[in-house]
Amino acid sequence: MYALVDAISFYASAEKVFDPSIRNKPVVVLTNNDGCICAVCPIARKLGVPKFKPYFQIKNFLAQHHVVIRSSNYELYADLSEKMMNVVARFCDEQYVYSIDESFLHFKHYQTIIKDWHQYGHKIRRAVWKETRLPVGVGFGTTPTLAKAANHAAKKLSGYNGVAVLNDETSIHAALSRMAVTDVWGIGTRLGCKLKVLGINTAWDLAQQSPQAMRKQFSVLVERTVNELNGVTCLSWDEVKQPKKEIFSTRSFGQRITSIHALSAALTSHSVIVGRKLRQQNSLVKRLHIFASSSPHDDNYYKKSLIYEFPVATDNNCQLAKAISIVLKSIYQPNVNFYRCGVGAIELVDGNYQQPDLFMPNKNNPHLMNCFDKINHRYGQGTMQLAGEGSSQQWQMKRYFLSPSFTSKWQDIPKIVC
DNA sequence: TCTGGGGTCCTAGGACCC
DNA sequence: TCTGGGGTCCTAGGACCC
Repeated sequence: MYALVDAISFYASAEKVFDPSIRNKPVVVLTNNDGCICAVCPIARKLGVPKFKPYFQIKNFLAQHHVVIRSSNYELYADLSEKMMNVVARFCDEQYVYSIDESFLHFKHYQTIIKDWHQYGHKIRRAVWKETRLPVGVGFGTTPTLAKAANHAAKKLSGYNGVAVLNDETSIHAALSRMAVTDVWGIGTRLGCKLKVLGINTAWDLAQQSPQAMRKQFSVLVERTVNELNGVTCLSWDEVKQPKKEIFSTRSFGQRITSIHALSAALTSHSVIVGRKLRQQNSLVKRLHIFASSSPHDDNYYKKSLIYEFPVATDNNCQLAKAISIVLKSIYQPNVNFYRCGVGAIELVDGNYQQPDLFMPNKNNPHLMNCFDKINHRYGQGTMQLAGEGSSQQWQMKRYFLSPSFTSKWQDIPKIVC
């Protein structure tokens, strides 16, 4: 049995945790630079606020309906996410954190112990709510795709009340026949359109297809999805939690930048983020993709990207930053209004099997980076920086509606007034 | 006045090589 | 009459997810 535990409109709910005054109000959260809407709480959803619409296009509508607006507060979300994941982890010995607000659980040895999955799901929900004040949905299924579908049912379909269990023909039919085919994990709008032409409208319709035919017509991925919807596990636990094959950090700037120093600082910061993520999954990077561009909405769209290949794969921030300094001059162009930039590790190797260079001393110092990570995890990302990241905040993102960092800054700790 | 997210994976097609 | 390989690497863009 698999479970997917997923917070209900996580960013919006996180904003409500330390601010009870907005708990019963419609709340939306904006993406970086306050660009688009990226989270809509259930109350705001009822008003018809769409996800991923540019903010400026819907500003007036939000004002009319007194919707509370927040900029993305990643420091807060990352912290609450960790707390939530820790609570969930107590309920199963195998957890895989799939994204900031979702984790899969694999109940390999629990089949005989847990008699009532519904009850168990509610137990998880209650514990998370009690300890973090975050609402979650819990979906159980015999495959990861069914667990994902169950989670959708738990949160979006009436009658489930936050927990759904899909473990037999009846329960699977009941939920899937009420779900659009595009609500299935892995079926997006494009595939959805093509499936519609074939008369496949609901998730249940898709489950009824022959896997072989789906493979022939579409891809091996759709075949796998059909099998999974029928309780045939194709995504083994090891596959679900495989390390990432690419790791990117990219961001648009709050203000356009034109100086090479600002671009250098921004790229260096991205390389530090990539470094951290590499170390988290015990990977090393062999090739690094480094890029910067003006806005695609601009007249003279400029973009430039380069690949830097390391002689010996690394996860060391200093070496990543060095790569940036080497390619910087080839990417930078005077008179370009840079709008975004980023760094991507595109060829990764397993940290356990590093191929060293016979003629070069190993410059990787795991202890240094280990210490770096520990300090930043404890005192907040950015506490310890590379000098190359700079102290100027000129290129930092716009966050006009930022809530306090309740959990990660001393001066922002909530005060209880008696 | 102007504003338009970020991350991961996959594939088609071109360039190049033998 | 007409036809003409196969592999690797790179890049851009598509698709999907949150």
